[in-house]
Amino acid sequence: MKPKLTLKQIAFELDVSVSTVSKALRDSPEIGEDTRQKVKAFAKLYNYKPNNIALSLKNRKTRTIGLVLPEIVHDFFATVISGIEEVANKKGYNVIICLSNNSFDREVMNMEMLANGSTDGFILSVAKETQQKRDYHHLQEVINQGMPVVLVDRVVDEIICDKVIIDDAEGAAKAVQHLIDSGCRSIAIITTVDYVSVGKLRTNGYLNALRKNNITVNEDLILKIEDIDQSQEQIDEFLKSRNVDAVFAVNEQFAASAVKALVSKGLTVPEDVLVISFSDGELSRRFMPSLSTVNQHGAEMGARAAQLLIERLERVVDEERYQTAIINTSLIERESTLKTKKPVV
Amino acid sequence: MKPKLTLKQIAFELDVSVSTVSKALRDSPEIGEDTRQKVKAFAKLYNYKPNNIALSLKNRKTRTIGLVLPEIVHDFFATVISGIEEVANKKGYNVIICLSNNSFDREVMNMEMLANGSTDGFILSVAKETQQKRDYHHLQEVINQGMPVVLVDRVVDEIICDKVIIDDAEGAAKAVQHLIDSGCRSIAIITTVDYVSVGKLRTNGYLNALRKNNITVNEDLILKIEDIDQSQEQIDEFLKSRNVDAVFAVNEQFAASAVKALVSKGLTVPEDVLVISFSDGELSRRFMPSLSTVNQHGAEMGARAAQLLIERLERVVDEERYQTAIINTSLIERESTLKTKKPVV
DNA sequence: TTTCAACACGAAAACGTTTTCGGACCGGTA
DNA sequence: TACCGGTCCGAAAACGTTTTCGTGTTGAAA
Repeated sequence: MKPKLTLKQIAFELDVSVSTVSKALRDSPEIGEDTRQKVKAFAKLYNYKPNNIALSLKNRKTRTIGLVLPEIVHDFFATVISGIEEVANKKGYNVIICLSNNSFDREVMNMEMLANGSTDGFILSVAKETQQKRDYHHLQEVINQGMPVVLVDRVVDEIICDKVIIDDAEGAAKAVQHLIDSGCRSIAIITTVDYVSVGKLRTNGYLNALRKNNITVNEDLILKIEDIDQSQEQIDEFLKSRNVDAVFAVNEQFAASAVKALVSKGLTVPEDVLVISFSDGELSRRFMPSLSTVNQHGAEMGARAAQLLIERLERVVDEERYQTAIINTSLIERESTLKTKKPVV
Repeated sequence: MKPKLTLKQIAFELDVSVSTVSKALRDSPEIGEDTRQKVKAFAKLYNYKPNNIALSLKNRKTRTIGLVLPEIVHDFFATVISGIEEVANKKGYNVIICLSNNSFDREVMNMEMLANGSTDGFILSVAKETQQKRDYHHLQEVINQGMPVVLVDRVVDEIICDKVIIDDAEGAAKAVQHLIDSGCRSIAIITTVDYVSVGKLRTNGYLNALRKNNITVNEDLILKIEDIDQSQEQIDEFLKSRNVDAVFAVNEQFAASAVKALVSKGLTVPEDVLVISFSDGELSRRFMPSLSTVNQHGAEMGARAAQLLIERLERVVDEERYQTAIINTSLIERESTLKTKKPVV
């Protein structure tokens, strides 16, 4: 077990000073050609790499991004991570990930932990519980300390900083419009409780689309789910007693559950009822029937967030001028909204 | 924007020395009761938190775990991360995540990046390309530098270190046995190319189970897939021309594709053909029919890996004695292997 | 009064870098 | 000879901690 090579070691071996070694390696003109070569050769031979921690301390920069997410077993967030990782790595940054598990306390803890020198800035999607409490002091605090924050997807209006979102309402409207264009008039929505920002926005999009097409909103066709663990039962129950020709679900899980509920009711998707989902993931792609959905482009959101954060860290961007990047959604049409004759099996 | 409070600042404000402040905060008996109280009160008031980077440099420990994974948009790895995060956080460690995207070069780069002081040790699941190249010098290198490594899931025999795996062969055998017990005799397997260690092991489990039950292996029922992106076509093609009463797939995606292929062939699952998958994820749970599967307990694997690594970092464990933890698999029976009368729809 | 603990605190080194500043040496010019 | 300007290098400070060691003050014992 050889300990890591340091400047001091090299200096000792070559009988020069530490500063000489440092300067030689950084090609300072202060150092004579021959010693420079000697040092560089030695460093290369023994594979010297500067110690990141020491550099961080010296430069007061860690080249590390703190990422705090509500969950990770979820295609959307996974793709966001991929996007962040991609650009962060390209620019020489590391990504430190913490999971809040949708808990406010863990979110606060994680941020405090990372704020003490571990990272230069944050990318964050706030926990459900945080949205419910509306307590954002931990965000404001790190911002006050001069650490830039970029909010992703689940943003909060009260905090002024860079943000990356999709136009949830527009995406939802697009989905619902697609259902309407397919001839549906009795469209149910399966959504989340209102304090989940994106859920509320998607609900709004649903409502807007209906109004725009002069379809009267039927409150009885709106199901708001609090806990995803009991969603299947609630959806079964909900759909059993209602006659609809289409269902819009604000996430893949709800959509899959809806299909299941409809089938168990003896209906067929898409022949009898169209179903469209939100957030394109493995489930939508592989489901039978494959699910039409609104693509959130998670990787792109992550990439954009990382880019915004790094630009701010490297001050190429105007201080005090924050921007909100809106990533386009796109409608992916698959089998679940394909209105055709029932195929002969 | 207030800069972070440091010991020096506190010392200056309170007109004592830095060492006094440090000792007071750590409750050293060297410091008189009154100054101690004064310092602690001040620190609390202004919410002093020691700088992690400085601590890392001083202690030569970062309390950070480097995690290098092939991919993340994949339920299994996502649950592994959850498990690691959980115990790491509990023990006061951070987790730095890097993605190799199954590329050898990126895996090497990531490890070199993290090895220069950023982390105390590694948890790693090797990239597909690395398994193919059989080049593990980057692993040996960090180990030689005294950084412990724990391999997870995709392990390599050539490296001596702690490992966490499941008994892939046994899990696969369990799945196949379940099919046999349900009366199937003509069982196809959809697996990966052999250099993917877990794929090969699962294939072996399949073979073992058949032999144990005196079913002759039919090489024609074995499909090895290299690239998941073209898997659907290959699986369609494969199943179209073969008559089987069951399919064992080594992952969820293949299983879903298999069902799709069978259905498009006019067959029904599970009435005509049973299908069982490996790795319990969202897809298996939500699919229609829901897929029976072998649960890998990813969170548990991650938790165990983190535990092993931390134990080694904190030297509570015998040096030079490495262990391989084998996490139990469990068979989850769902609709896709439920042999019943065809329900009346 | 002297001596000696005990007590309370500060100075300094160390972790591994980078950078500023100063200095030694050498050649050339006045 | 005296001075000056380069060239090449080293000492030291700094980043924010912890810890070892030293030191000054006090009070009590001799």
